[in-house]
Amino acid sequence: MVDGENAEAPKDFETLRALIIERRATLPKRLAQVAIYALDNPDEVAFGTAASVAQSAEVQPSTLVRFAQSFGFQGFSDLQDVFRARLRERVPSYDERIERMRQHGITASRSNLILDGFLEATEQSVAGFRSGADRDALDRAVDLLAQAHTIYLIGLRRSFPITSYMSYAMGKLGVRNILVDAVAGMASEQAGFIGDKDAALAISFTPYANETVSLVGSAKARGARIVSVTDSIFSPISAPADVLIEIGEANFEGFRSMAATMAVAMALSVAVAARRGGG
Amino acid sequence: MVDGENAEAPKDFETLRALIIERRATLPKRLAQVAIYALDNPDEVAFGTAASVAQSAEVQPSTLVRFAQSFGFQGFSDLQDVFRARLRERVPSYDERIERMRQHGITASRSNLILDGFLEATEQSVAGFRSGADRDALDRAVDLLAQAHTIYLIGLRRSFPITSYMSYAMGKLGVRNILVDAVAGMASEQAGFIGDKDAALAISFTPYANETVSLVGSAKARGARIVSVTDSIFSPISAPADVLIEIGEANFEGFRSMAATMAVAMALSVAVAARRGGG
DNA sequence: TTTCTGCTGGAATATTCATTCCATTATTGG
DNA sequence: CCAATAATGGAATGAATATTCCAGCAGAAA
Repeated sequence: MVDGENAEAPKDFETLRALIIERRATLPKRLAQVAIYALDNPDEVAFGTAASVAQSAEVQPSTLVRFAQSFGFQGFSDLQDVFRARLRERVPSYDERIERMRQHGITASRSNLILDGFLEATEQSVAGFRSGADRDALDRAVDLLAQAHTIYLIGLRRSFPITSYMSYAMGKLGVRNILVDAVAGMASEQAGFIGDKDAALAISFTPYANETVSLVGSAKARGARIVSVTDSIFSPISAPADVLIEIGEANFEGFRSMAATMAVAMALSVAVAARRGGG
Repeated sequence: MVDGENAEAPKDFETLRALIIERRATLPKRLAQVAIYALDNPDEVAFGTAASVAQSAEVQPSTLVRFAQSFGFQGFSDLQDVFRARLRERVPSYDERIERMRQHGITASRSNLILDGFLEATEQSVAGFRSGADRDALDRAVDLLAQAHTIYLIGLRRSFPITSYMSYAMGKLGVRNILVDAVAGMASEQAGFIGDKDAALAISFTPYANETVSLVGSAKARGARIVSVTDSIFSPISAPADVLIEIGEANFEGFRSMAATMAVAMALSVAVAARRGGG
């Protein structure tokens, strides 16, 4: 095996794509055939086995291996990883970023790499939510909240920034709300006044804060309607919810982006105000 | 093998998802664990091997097979096919995304139009910041904050969600910080202990809260270093700043997106922790 | 408490799969 | 036209993977 080629194996799909296009003209017949097929059917390459891809592309499995090796990969499997990563839409980790940078010969400080990671996670969260969001659920949530006498905002720990923003925005917009902020351990007292004319907006992500869960439970028991914003249908605040808004945020180095959640929070605040204002 | 079960194996992801949700409550412990993992991490299930998925979900590979069979599949591989099919359908191509947007736009409710507005503002903010950010300033900010004994987080009103998030994150990461939250009007008392070994991170946007401005002033007077995150060089917290991070957020209906600011906040928290941790 | 049923973990097995190897076929240069 | 080199097809190999099986265990019923 020629180790010299190994170094140049692209790690991200765009680089690989560019390289394939660049070298396609100089490739032998069967390899060119693979090149065309791979770029035309990236999903097949990502999901298929060497045998199945070979059959679709009308070459031998061994040709696929050679193709991969001619681009510096160790075998077909390594090449396939790049095609899969593209579909996965995963934010590259800090280590992968460094590796990619090294390949491109550029340098950035560690701080800036981290920043880029979070910016990318933000973009991915928004893009993902845009295509996968339950648009109808948002409408129902706005309906429900607009009809409530008072909106109780429940969100602790990492969700607290969201609810505190909503409290600020709703206050500005004249929407009656109570921010359950658990200052001085008074959360249950704050939520104790909730009634059947009211609604609770609960926000919680893994690992779900116990207090949020129990607050939602008691709000439900007191007859309030519940809107839950959470990350899973199996979240403990999903079951008691009248309306469920599911948000799968991308994360970087274990820290969840909150961009999509924040956008939803803003939209809810403004839409509820508009609905109430005779919109 | 019981053929009776084979007939009910769902062929599309949505049906499978619904079935899993429906039956989860009656599922044995480990199988329920798989159910939660699978729906929360569909991408992993689609791409991984039985062994890798099992490890992530903290079960045995055989449990995965049992799980699949309990839903009428022949084995894990068949179940995986459904998860892969889902990814094939959800092509994240840009053109399709725009097309889908346009289709949504026609029939979208008012609430969803508002949501789209905020999502767009988020993307615009991030894109704008990405190209125009002062990368060097970020490095200097991290340096400065990493050297501080205690970091005072100053941000009121709409900036409070950001500082409260940073306080949460830094707390988790073991970075000594004080959130100046002005509860009970105690802001100046909280900030009164700041000294020349400390640093203040101030966040403020138009219209700049008076209290934030004066807090920054007194922190400066007491010898603390200042990092300001704001929207303009002419902001009242720009002048006293040792490091200035300028963020021009896009806004929708008068509400500024906070996505870029949030990403910077997360990056600062993590980068400072990393620097301190001997990175 | 005892028995029984069903769940779970982990090793053993069988299958699928990527890769390698080599004989054969095409292509290029003299 | 011939020799030399590269490319190709396809079978053989070895690794990785899913699946099966069984013993041990936990929880429910008697």
